[in-house]
Amino acid sequence: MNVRTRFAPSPTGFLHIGGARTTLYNWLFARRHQGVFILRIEDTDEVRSTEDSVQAILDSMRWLGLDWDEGPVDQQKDLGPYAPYYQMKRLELYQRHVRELVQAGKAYPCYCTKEELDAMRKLAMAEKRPVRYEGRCRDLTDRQRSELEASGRKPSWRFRMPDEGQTVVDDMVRGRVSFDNKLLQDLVIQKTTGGPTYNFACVVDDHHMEITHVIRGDEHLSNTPSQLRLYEALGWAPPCFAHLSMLLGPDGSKLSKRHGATSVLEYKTAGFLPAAMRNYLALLGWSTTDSRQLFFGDELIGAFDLAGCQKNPAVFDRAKLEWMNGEYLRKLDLRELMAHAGPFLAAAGLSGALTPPLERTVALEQEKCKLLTDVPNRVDFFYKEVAFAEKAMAGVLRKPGVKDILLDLAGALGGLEPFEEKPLEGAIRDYCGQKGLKTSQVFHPVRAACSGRTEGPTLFGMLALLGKDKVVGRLRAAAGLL
RNA sequence: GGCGUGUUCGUCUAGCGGCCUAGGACAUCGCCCUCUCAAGGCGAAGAUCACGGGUUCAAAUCCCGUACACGCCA
Repeated sequence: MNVRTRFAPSPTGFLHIGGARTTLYNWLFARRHQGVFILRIEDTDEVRSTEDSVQAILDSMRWLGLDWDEGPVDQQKDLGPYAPYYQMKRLELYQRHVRELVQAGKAYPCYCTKEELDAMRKLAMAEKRPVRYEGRCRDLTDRQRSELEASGRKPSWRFRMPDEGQTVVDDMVRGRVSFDNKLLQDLVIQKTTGGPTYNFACVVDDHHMEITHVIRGDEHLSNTPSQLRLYEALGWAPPCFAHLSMLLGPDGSKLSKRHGATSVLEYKTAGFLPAAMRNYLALLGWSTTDSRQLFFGDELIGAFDLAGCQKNPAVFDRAKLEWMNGEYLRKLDLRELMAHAGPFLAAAGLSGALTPPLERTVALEQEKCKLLTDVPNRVDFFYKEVAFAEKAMAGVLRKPGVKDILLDLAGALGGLEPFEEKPLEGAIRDYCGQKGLKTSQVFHPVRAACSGRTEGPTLFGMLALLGKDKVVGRLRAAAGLL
């Protein structure tokens, strides 16, 4: 079977973490089976849908490296055999199928107003009956219909749901789930505005786009029996379904803004790598039987399997994501790292041909970075005025004897040739020996004086890169403050 | 309210009747390495497998019920 999956977001905001994971699974499944991954825009919510949201979603997907084979590249063109990929441009198609159902006696106009339906719902709740459309307009005569039309009412169109029997959803993640048809209500398939409802458009599009596997969030499981009835009524074979568990915040409620960053793009600006993001997201609700954590390159695609999906919801854990990002960052070769870190360095005012070269200082600190934002933070002291951290000043420099040590070394190192790692180490260790000082009594103040910090790169490598002028100058300057 | 789904260390999870005195990963703590910070290595702590019944020689694993959480109807 030629696998075709899709991601079908509503463009009513940015792409959030949960949606990104759903997309990722669809993408992985398609790639795993050499299938096709489609992007479709479900913009039938005319009030809340915006083109900005579409662009934000596309940007997020591009950043994550989730490329789609069909879908909205240029909404003016919308090329492709199943185009257009915006639902609002496919209204005719939905309306055609509504008419088809009406002609077959499987759908009918409903003239109930929103207020009437609300009232019925309230009544049902008060009487503790199931909340469900009672079929008031189900069997109106033509005459009653024309009267209602004449009174100015515009109908919505409802699908006549069968009353008897059961509908079984054979889900690839959750197994066989059955629903009583009695509890399914006559679904609105076309709104009074002429637009389709979500469940109807979804079925029509999935059919016409020849989707073979619908991989989506758990919240749609309860809609699936109704959709299955629609497939049946239209004479179409339904796709396979896989319902994914939801993503929760640390307090166990649905992941939302109050739990921190939920937009994919926020993770981009926070300095995460797309590959790490993909790896982490994949593991939220999916695992291999050996609980493997890291999948580099195409390994994720090779390993992905719907059978490994978890039924219960997962809590998003930023700490683990950060650990994983560090793993990916360390594995990058210097060129790749520079490419990824470039924008972050530039934002910190570090770009172009600097002395010492950025590649050299970045290389020195690569293994310690977890986030791309760490990169400028760890190397900026090479280039900027030394800013003394409180810990460095009070904890290291303002100690008896430090001033003399700094001054002595400024003198000694001023004549050192070549000013390189090994000779530097030799010279400074010799100085410790002559003065009878423990190495730590000297190393720490030198580091603090030259970087303003108590932590940083390996000392002699750092001094060598800094160069003689800066080292001597900084040693003197620091001594001057004491 | 009805229906549906879920419930294994703080978190992500392995587990599909005996290999489980429950394994791995993150986080936490300790030790080692060490010029600092990381990384790395080693180790510790951490889960009466939501609870209660059953089935079975044997249950985290199968069945029933309860509780709680979430979702859908909205």
